[in-house]
Amino acid sequence: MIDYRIDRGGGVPAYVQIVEQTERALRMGFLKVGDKLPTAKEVVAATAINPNTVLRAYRDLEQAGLVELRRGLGTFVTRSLARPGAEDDSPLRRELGDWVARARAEGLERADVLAMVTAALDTHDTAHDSRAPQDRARTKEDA
Amino acid sequence: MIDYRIDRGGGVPAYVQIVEQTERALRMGFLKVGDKLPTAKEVVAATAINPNTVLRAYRDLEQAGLVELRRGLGTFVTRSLARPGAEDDSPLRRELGDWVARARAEGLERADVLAMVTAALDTHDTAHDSRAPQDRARTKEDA
Amino acid sequence: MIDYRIDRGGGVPAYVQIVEQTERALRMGFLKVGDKLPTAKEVVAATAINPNTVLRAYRDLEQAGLVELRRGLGTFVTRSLARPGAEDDSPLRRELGDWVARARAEGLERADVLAMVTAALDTHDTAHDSRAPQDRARTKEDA
Amino acid sequence: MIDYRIDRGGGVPAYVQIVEQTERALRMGFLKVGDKLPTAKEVVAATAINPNTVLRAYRDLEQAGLVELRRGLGTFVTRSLARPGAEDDSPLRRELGDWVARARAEGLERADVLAMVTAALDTHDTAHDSRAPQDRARTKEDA
DNA sequence: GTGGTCTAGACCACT
DNA sequence: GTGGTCTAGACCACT
Repeated sequence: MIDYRIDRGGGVPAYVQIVEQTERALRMGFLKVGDKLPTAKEVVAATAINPNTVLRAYRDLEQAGLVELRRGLGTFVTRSLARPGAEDDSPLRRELGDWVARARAEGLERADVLAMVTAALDTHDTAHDSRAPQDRARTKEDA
Repeated sequence: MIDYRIDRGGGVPAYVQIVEQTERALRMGFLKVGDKLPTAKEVVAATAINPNTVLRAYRDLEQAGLVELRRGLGTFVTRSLARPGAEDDSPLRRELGDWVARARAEGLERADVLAMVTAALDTHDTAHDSRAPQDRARTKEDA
Repeated sequence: MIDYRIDRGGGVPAYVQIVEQTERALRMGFLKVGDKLPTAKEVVAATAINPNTVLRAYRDLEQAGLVELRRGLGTFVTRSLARPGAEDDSPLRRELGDWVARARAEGLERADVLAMVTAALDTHDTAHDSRAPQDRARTKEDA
Repeated sequence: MIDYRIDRGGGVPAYVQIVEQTERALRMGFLKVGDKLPTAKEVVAATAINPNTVLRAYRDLEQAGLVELRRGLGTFVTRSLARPGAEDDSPLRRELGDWVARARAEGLERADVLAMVTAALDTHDTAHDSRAPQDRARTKEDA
């Protein structure tokens, strides 16, 4: 069962956080087709957000074609976003684990790691002319 | 000069995106103490958001002690968040660049990469009892 | 400006009625790209439903790619559903107008007309093997 | 035997769809006094909705004076809504069939046809000052 | 002033 | 007991 963590006061709406965390779990294969999401009540108990907010997020996920809300039954995953390369035992994942361990050991914070990865993605995608590199801030120095 | 990218319709407020992208640039050393942020007018020209929204973000950054708004002059970086390990020529950064290139070559999307990194951070931090692992979704299977 | 009519107590949710009426106006060309939908406040004044309910409908329309909600500005049509054959001066439309006039003159109610059209669509689509004839009730006699 | 089609996820409650489809069949004369509605069990088998939902709809139809629930026997039509002009071989119906065939041949979708008919009804009823034109969206341009 | 989020609570639909 | 709609009202984001 996925376990949502809501960061209040970070400016990102709670329902967006639920949607993003769910999509992340789908990409990682932590959630599979047929899996049940926690009920609104369970999320409320764990996060202290309002059930309506949970349902708002679930509705968004439904419209994205990822889950199905069944009245009286619950909310179920209907589509996977799992990626071959992201598997538990893939070399890619093992190497990333090593890299993260070293980064943390060198004193880098979670936010530093995320900043580095975002920058690395920007650099790579810019160099390879990839489309739609959204959520990106570049500096002229990149040019 | 930092070049903000605003993703409208993603649910994350525009001012939050500016704050986050600025902090990321500070962590990466793309922005240094004394650097000037773009004027509200420049950001407006580049992103089509309202100048008040830009100023709202700059005020947040000022309250965080990262920049200073000097009336008539502009907004200037007053504090760095740069990290030793995150330098341009650090092994950590070079290795990450390689890893990202391979991940992309294997067909992983930007969102897949970010999901993997978030999961790797969660796994590492959980194993090492690190504090405040915000913005995280775990599954019971992690336990 | 479109003028919504909400039928409370008919069992159909108010936000669904707004969505359907908007889509109908788009198909008929009554609403064109760039047109502004009434503000939530205006709809509230005209229909006595809650602004949140209006926004819920507008959000649905946005996710369907038909309108864009611009904070501080309003809600605007971004895509047309207008059909060539449905134009104001098309023969099809003129003939339908005549037919409706005769049907009403013969004492048929609005609901009778709608029932007849639905049945005619079912009969035609079944005979021509058309796909996805949703919202249809057939009788075995059709077979 | 009437054959209900339930559109889940369209926002309209399942029991409302059953009621509407039944009324439509009554108006068209597809269902006549004395006819038996399918048992809840049969509807369940055909539509995968819960028997209680079917019974809820039948109870609504009973309260509207259209059917009678006889325990152990089934649900039977007690009142017709059939209209003289809506008969199978009426000119009105034949002409409508032709019109629908042409509309479909010109590429209009089911929803386009329904939108056109609704608009034609609105136009006619507005011009002739008819009562209670519910479920209608008009534009100022109509005036 | 416009839309956007969130809450608390009522009541409904469905299993 | 599950999700679904709607409300009233507070507060926020954006123009």
